[in-house]
Formats: sequence, C-alpha cells, structure tokens
Amino acid sequence: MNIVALVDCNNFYASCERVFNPALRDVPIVVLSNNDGCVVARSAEVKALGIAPGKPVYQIEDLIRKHNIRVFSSNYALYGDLSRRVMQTLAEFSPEIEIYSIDEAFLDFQGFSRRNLTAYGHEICATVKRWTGIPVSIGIAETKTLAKIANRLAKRSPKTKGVLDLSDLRWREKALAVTDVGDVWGIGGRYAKFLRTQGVNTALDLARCEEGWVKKRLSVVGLRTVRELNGIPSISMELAPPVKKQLCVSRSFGRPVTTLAEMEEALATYVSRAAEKLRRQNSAAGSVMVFMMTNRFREGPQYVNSTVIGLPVATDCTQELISYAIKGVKSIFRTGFHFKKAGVVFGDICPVSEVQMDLFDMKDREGSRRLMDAIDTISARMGKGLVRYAAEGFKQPWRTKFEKRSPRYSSCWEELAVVEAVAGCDGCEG
DNA sequence: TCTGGGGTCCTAGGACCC
DNA sequence: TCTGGGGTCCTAGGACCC
Repeated sequence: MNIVALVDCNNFYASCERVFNPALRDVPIVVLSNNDGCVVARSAEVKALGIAPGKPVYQIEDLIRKHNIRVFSSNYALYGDLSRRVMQTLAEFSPEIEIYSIDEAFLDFQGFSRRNLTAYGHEICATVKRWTGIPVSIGIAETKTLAKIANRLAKRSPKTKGVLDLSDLRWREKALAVTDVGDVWGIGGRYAKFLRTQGVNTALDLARCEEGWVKKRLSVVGLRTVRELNGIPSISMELAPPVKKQLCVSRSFGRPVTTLAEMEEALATYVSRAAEKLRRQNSAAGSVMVFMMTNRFREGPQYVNSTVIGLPVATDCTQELISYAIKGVKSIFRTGFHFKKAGVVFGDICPVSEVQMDLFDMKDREGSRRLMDAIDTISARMGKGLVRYAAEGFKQPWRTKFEKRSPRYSSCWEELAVVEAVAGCDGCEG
C-alpha cells in the first residue's frame, strides 16, 4: 500500500526567529513580506488574534501596539539555512523525500506499514525539534492530498500531539467530513466558491462527486484531487527538484523609481540574480522579458508594460543578459511615472549543453564561460554581491526595504549568535 | 508613507499547414 | 450562392501552490 507523510514546519518563519532568540518564546510574532509590506507569517499567538495572512502591516498598527507584537522583516538567509537543516534531518527517516517548499516535505513510507507510524512520526517531530529547534507536524495517509488533510488536522487537534495517521479507512471519512472543501490541496478560492454553489461543501462531498463532471468543471487537475481524496495515488513523488522552465526575479522598490538610470540599475541587478539561478541549474535562457509597473494602490497616472526580447543564441552569461534587458527597459520606460515594481523573466530555457549555436555568432563564449565561473566561485567563497556589474549601480537607493531584519545568525560570521557565560550558571555541563 | 514574490499546469482559441 | 477536415503549435488567460 502507498503510504506518504507530509511534514510541515509550524509557523515556519516565526519559529525560525525564535530559534536563536529564546526571549521570543510565547511572544506574538509576525514576519513581513519584502519591502516590509504585508504579514506573511504569524506565530500561534498572532493567529489567535485573528490577523489574516497577507494583511498590509499599516492596517494593523494599533493591534501591534496593543498586543506588543514583535515585527520582523523576512530574513531569507536564516530561513533558507534552517530549512536545509530540517530537510537533512528528515532525510534520515526515509530513503525518499520530496522537498515541496521551504517548510514542507513529503516522505515516502512505502514498506513501513508494519511499523507503528504514529510513533515513528512522534520520533521524527522530536528529532527535528532537538536538532534544529523547529517544531513540525506530520500527516500520514495513502496519498499526498490526504496527507495534507491529515497534517492540517494534526496541527489543529492537541490530542494528536502533532501526528495524525489517516491510513486507516475508518478515520478517513471522518477527516474528510470535517474538512471544508476550500481547505483541500488543489482547491483554491475560485473552485471553492463554484463548488459551494453546487452543494459541495466538504472534502467528503468532493470525494463523492462524479468523475466526468469533475473533469469537465475542474479539469484533469481537479480530477486528480478527487481521486487522491479517495485514496488513489494520482500525484507522484518528485524526488529531484525539476529544472525550471521559467525564472523570474522581481521586487517592489523601497522608494519610487522615476528615472531611466535607476530603472536600468534595478533591472541589471535582477538579471544578475536570475542569471545566478540559471547557472545553478545549468541552463541557458532563450528569451528575456522585462516588465515595470506603477503603484496600483495609489492615485496618479498608472503605467504597466512589458516586452520580450528573443535571443539569437540562448545564454547564461550575465553581461549579455543584462545588455538585452537594458534594451528592453529603454524601449518601454516612460518618464513622468512613479514606478513601484519591476522584474525580469527568463524564458525558453534549455540545458547549457543543448544550446543551438548560430553560424554567424561572433561572441567569445568560452571567455564568458570562464568569467562566469570565476564570479560564481568568488561569490560562493567570499560572499554574495562582493563582485558585481557596474550596471547594477552602487548605492541602489531604490532597494527593497528590510528594516526590521533579525541577524543572519547561522550564515554570516559578523552576525553569529553570541552566548554569554553567566557566573554560577548550573545549566552548563562540562 | 505604507498593499510580496516565485512558480506550475491546463484549456481555449487562433494561426497555420496539408 | 457558395466556403472541408484534421492536425499541430503557440499564446493568453485562468486556475492553483507556498
């Protein structure tokens, strides 16, 4: 029998902030999106206050003051590093693991069925907590979609102590009956609304829908979901991270951009980040799309535009990609607007080894390859951003804000956590 | 003053070809 | 008055995820 576990970190970003700062334990915490704009993560205390995810922070200033909520900018260096540690720990417990997102992983438990899976789950929770400081919950079931539901219930019910095994049929129906259709993995806001108009209100209602009808109204994706709810595995484990077909880097600006020069700097910077990602997966991009937009939430003249530049020869070389992107920027930039956000999307991505060459291509590709290797090596050894293109600008006044970021405790020498010895401390051993 | 970022997949419809 | 049929490819838009 197919058995899969979904391990999900509890309030991951908020939990990360607590790992190196015990004073934050039991204190309400929110973590903000880029530019310190919206709430993207909440501790349990904040969820209890009813603050919705995605809430713009300026709309909850009063609540923050009243309940003394601690507010943090996103600290991706910290979260990424702790995520890696959690995943490494999980890999000890199953030969097959799919890292689904920064805070979730599916473990294949096939062949484990004779064990007491609930006890095994508790052992995983305890080990991850001990080794990384991060609390996790685990849902176990025959399919990924059911494991998601099990996980959600495990988080909600204190009785489960963080682990719920739904592989027993008797429990499955009960679990589906208490799960709102909108809380099913794969059913978003639009589908949930539509399904409710059809009298489909719970996961159990959805599981009992006729397959032909589901396929017609929710496409084959919805059909897979329904089958999964009935215990038929229809979404397989992805053991290796898939090569990206599209790579995007976009950011809101810390303050409005009004000049072409600044817009070019910003785009050059984003292209540089995107090109690093591209090289990490050994790919080359065949097209570059750039876009820019004003702030749709503000009064004043609005402008949104984008342009795609097809490359004669696909490349992973930063300076070449920057030059195409700058051409795009020049073609769509207009003065007289306060730009809020811009970005770059690489498309027509193919493996570097399969790049179609051009008979009349005169570029020194071997030379650029060596340059890229050198830059990537320096960045890896000496720190990101140490070497960069002049086109990226120096002061970068438009940069995204992270004004409330905690120290990068685990990935930056200057910001390591400091432990002060206290005389007479009896908690120390040896 | 202040409203995130980065992805995937599927479908419908148009263009184009024979 | 009359206007085939079937296939492929591409793109835009819509849905979803964290």
